[in-house]
Amino acid sequence: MSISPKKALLQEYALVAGALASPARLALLEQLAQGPQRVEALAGKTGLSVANCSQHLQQLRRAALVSGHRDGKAVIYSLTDSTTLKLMALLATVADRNLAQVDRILRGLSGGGDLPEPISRADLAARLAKGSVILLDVRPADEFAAGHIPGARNVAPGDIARIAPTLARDGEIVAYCRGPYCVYAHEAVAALRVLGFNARRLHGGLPDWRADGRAVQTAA
Amino acid sequence: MSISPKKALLQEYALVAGALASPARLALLEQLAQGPQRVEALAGKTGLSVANCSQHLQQLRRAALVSGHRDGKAVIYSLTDSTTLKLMALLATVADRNLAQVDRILRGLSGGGDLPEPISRADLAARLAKGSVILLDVRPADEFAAGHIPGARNVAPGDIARIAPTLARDGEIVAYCRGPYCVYAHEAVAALRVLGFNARRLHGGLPDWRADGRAVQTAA
DNA sequence: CTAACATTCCATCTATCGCTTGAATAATGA
DNA sequence: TCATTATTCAAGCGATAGATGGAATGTTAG
Repeated sequence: MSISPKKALLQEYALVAGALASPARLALLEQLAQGPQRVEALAGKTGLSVANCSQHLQQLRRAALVSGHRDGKAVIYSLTDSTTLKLMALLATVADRNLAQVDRILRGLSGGGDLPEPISRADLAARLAKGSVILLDVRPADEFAAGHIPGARNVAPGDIARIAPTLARDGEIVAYCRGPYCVYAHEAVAALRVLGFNARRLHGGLPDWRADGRAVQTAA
Repeated sequence: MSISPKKALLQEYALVAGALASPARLALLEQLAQGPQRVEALAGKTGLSVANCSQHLQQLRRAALVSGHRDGKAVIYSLTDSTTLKLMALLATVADRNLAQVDRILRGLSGGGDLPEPISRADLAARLAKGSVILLDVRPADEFAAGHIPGARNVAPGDIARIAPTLARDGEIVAYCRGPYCVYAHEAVAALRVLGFNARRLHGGLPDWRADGRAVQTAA
């Protein structure tokens, strides 16, 4: 005897949601949003054991959020499509808007001050065209090399204070990182504002910029 | 010692996703999308025990997807905002597009034939204005009474075959129900197509129609 | 104040999830 | 063919989530 179609459907939807319901898997998805990668690389970046990482990836694959194919002896995983990205962004939106706990965490990062509104990607593109903004890419160097917004300067997350003196004090600074789950840009903006700079975050990260169809520059 | 902000953030996002990761809670959200309701009513509609239903609702509340307030001796629950609705719809989109299992279930509902593309809400509004479409609301009578698209005719899910002879055979028929998780409209369209009618589903359900800001008619 | 009712809390059991360890599989290169 | 490397599988464990029934809380009506 088969269960009702209604129940079966809900079960499938719950499967997808369940795949998102683990910090480890969200971290993996965020990494994959930066680009396709192999299991070992993902394990290293997220701090998971390789076996554990593989299991999480398979759960994501069962939910059809990611897909993998063999390339030589490695298996390359990537996001199935850009809808997955949208789903992650919306999840973050709901949490940011409604969960007091999230607000507290983000405010903590910004040093207790008010959070400046993030700049939209369209606005940033316009400002970049006019050259009226300094753009910082606050991600690890390898991710920067794999693709970044043209005109961005790569700064390691911990190096903000060190390079701050080289920044023009009168211009506006925009920082971006991986996406809505990433705290690097939050931290960078907080650090810069403490130092008296006029800094804001970009809304979304490089994956969203790319999904918009905007230009991405790779290392020479 | 506090854990890293990064981990804390992901944990909160996972909390929201986890709240969606249960068929019972998805069913509750779908019911709540029809309108605010009290615990006992929700328990009845979803077939859960009252105590169990209450616990699920509190989990949804912890994730800030729903909120509740006391009204007399009852507690009325409702969706926190329309973003919750969007999140549910996107979840269904990802699952529908990517999960073979979902496709099989929906095809089973439609009698194995091809699935006609759902009509968009904007298109339906235009067609309704011209009067060139028959609109069926395939939800229980009480939900129809609580609000429906103007011009819709309420038909109980099992009554399609009975009322079919009263429908014009040459016009196009559009059926809608609760939303992306609801199978009533799928079933209705399948039944009508077997009978030779030109029937399609509406994209989304009444909650989405309402969220668009379109007119909703309540029982006199 | 007391009775009736809606909801929530609590204790309990069971099932499932996530992580670890060690072995198995698949592709490459000598 | 055999050794090497990347990934996956399988078993075991501790922790956690879901369901149930009964007690406790809070609110209204008499």
